Amino acid sequence: MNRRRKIQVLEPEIFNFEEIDFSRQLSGQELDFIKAQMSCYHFPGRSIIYKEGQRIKGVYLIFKGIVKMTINGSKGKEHTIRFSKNGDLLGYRPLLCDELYCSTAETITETELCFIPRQALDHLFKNNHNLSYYLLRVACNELKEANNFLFDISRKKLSERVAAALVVLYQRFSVDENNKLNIDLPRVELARFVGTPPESLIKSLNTLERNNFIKLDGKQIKINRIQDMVDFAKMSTA
Amino acid sequence: MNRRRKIQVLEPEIFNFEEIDFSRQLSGQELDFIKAQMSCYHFPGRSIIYKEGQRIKGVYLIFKGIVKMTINGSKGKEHTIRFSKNGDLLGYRPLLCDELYCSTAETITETELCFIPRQALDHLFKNNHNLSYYLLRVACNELKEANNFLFDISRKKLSERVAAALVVLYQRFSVDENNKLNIDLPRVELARFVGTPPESLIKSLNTLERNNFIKLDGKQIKINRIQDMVDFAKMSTA
DNA sequence: CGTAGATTTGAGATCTCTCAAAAGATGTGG
DNA sequence: CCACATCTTTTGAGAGATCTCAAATCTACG
Repeated sequence: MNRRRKIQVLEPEIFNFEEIDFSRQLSGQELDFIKAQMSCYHFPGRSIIYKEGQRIKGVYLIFKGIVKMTINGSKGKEHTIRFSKNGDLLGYRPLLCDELYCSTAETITETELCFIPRQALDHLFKNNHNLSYYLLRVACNELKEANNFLFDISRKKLSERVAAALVVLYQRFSVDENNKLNIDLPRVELARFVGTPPESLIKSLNTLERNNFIKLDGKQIKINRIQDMVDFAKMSTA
Repeated sequence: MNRRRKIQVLEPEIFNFEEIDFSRQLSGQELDFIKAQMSCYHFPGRSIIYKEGQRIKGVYLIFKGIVKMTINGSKGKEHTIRFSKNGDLLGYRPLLCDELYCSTAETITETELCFIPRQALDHLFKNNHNLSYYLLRVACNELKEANNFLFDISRKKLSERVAAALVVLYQRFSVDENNKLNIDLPRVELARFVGTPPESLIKSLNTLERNNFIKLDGKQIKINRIQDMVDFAKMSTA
């Protein structure tokens, strides 16, 4: 493995801003403006981008990789609230609410991202009215996802919650040609996302496999019939 | 009781728009513009404002009363996701996401509100750039609340979830001079908010009373030591 | 091959739900 | 003002789900 272990600085020029919804809201001039102010990085896997409680200095735009957002619980228990990927904007919510980071962002794969400092954003908000409206819609969608997931995870039996979590991962990261999930999480991580101990998670995965919704192949998870799983996940509340 | 049983039409003039954050974002001219387009109503308690699945025709601005937002579950089970009060704007999220209503809004007390049709809003959004930015911040705050509540309600023991629900009600509706909650919910309603059957809710309320966090007086709930309850609610995850 | 870490299994304890029934509150009509 | 019907709240017992803890198995890697 030739994996880089340190954070490296990258040039904004290497990124294709056309692919990213956020930057498509900007004029060519505005894009040049933030390009001049942003700093871009390559993070190796398992490295911290920012920590819960830190002051917000700007937002992060992900171009490549997967980032895990977690909240620290009691007894060092870690709760995962979301996995972010390319195109996602991290930290805009607490920035707009003028708060400290309320979660920790940690890469789980190699990640490329750009940091846009607060002042540059403020300038954009003042002059580009599309941008608030665009972000408003992004926030509304996140709000909806959060509300749904709240439901999925709070009023259901464990195996349904596990199914719901897998559905979310399926929708966000899709599967490869063998139906294998395109996000590779150890059991503990998946358990932290569902909000259950790993032992209980495993028992529920077995249940889902017995129902033929998924196929476990070592630590790989193959999604057989996504629609059935969606239906199953909705069981208690649908 | 001289309670009106029917929905009555009201004049926009009787409301004080100065008190409402939303309308403070508007110029005098814009305010006149929407006043001309809005319809205002008095709803008696226990009446439906809109139903899950209906097409969105605009938003509702609450001036007085308490509105319960629910989602229908299987076996006719009803899940309450939020209680709204004066100053709240209902339905802006699905409107901006261009979806159907994903919850039902039902008054639990007499309620006065104004309906603002979609076209009037669209017009405002086009011309008033404050408004998106304001709503963006509202959405971010709701997103934060939703995320917190997701936690409070999903990864905790029942009695902690009940405490968390009471904390939310305390923060939203406060208490009177006897520390009694300013929102009066039958046990079933409270249970629907926590996401547990009423029998289990009652047992948890008893636990909280034994811990001296609350005092049960018939169906009234008095909050004794709110900070202790906040701490207790954070137990498993804080 | 051996070690450390991850995953899995199983047993018992604990928590929450379900169901049935008792107790209390509310409202109506006589 | 009382008796009755209805609805809400409360209690208790038993079933079921999930968590905790300990131990077994598997995997990756030097």
